[in-house]
Amino acid sequence: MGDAGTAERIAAAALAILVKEGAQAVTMRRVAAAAGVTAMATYRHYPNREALLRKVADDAFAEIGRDWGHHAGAGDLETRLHRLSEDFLDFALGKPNLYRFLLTDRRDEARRFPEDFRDGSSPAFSPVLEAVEQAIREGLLRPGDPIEITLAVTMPVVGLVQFYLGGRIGLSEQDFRALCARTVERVLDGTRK
Amino acid sequence: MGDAGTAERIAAAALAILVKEGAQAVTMRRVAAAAGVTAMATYRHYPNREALLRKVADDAFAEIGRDWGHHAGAGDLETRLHRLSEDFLDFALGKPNLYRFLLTDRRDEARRFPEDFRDGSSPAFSPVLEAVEQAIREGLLRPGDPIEITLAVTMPVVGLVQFYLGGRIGLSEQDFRALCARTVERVLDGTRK
DNA sequence: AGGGGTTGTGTACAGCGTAGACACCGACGT
DNA sequence: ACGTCGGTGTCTACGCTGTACACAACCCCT
Repeated sequence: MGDAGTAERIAAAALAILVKEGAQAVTMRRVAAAAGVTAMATYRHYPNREALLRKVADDAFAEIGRDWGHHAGAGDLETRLHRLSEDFLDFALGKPNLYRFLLTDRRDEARRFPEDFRDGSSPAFSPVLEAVEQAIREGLLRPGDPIEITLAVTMPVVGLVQFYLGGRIGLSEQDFRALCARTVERVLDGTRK
Repeated sequence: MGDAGTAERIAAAALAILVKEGAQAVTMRRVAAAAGVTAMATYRHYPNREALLRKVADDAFAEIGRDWGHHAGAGDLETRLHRLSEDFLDFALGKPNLYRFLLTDRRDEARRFPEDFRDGSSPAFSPVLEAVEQAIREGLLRPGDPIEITLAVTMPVVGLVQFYLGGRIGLSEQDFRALCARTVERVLDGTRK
């Protein structure tokens, strides 16, 4: 079938622009030029811009799923949660445009909660869920819906990252990471007396 | 100065479109038409689209500051936090486009943390901060940095809202609000045994 | 009455997503 | 060998966008 390389070159070019400059910078003309074809050639491989971006998102998600959470199996609850939180922050702060694109832009297709969270198809959430389930079994955490407990542990970081990437938190990356860690700690311990 | 009405008509038209269809639908031509002028007339009042949107954001922020948090002074900690959380969700779920525009889109100008949070210029945050400070004084919450404690209480809701508005949580609004309430509860009580 | 700043219009340009017509090129049946 | 045919790419064009620029209408002050 000719090449099949072209479609992937286009997707790779789109990803590169997306990572560097954000989704709004991914124009069909720029992607095509970066891939070495004309704008309209792109439409032989993707019906429209949205489909191209969806392909990029799916690929990126798949790759993240391959990379993440595999080296976080050992250690106590605290260590594991910190490591997972660090992974998440590495990604969010290291590739903020990709993070926003994958995790915070509106995406109508995939309802992911609670079904997708339960079955492990969420690479960022599932390892935390596993750690939480294990901690509940071991009696380290109070009993309760593991998914909701995992939400309570993870959502603060999501919220903080959103504000940080939105330019609303004037801390160095290091200080921000420490703030995240303290916040997770607070959630685990509770704030009530 | 002629009118000064025109500039406000333009801003009002922009706000209306923004609330109904989101920031990307706010085009200079549409705004101008809705305000009853030509596109270029808009540029007599705002140097460019970004400035117009900033004006809309500032106005909306100011109005929120006037409306919020004033009726949440009474009751115990739990009641107050719930009321504030409800206010926040009313806004976020009632005007999702405006919420996204004001709170989650990148905005380079205003670093808001921690300075602006401290001095009360954040209408959503400050009432919670007050409630937390009072609760610490009364011994209801453990001592600690009130700002960080407030972050720990509020950020989970921010994270949840972000996922909800991003189409990643398949719950009815009612169920989602209940989930938020339970999550705040969990943060107050802690998840650790 | 006349000049000048303020506010509006009309036109134009580059860049966007993408529809549609056309060109190339290898595989195939005859 | 030749015609045809599907897949891939190009060229052109349309309607949209933000906005630069030239011009016109108006109000106010002298």
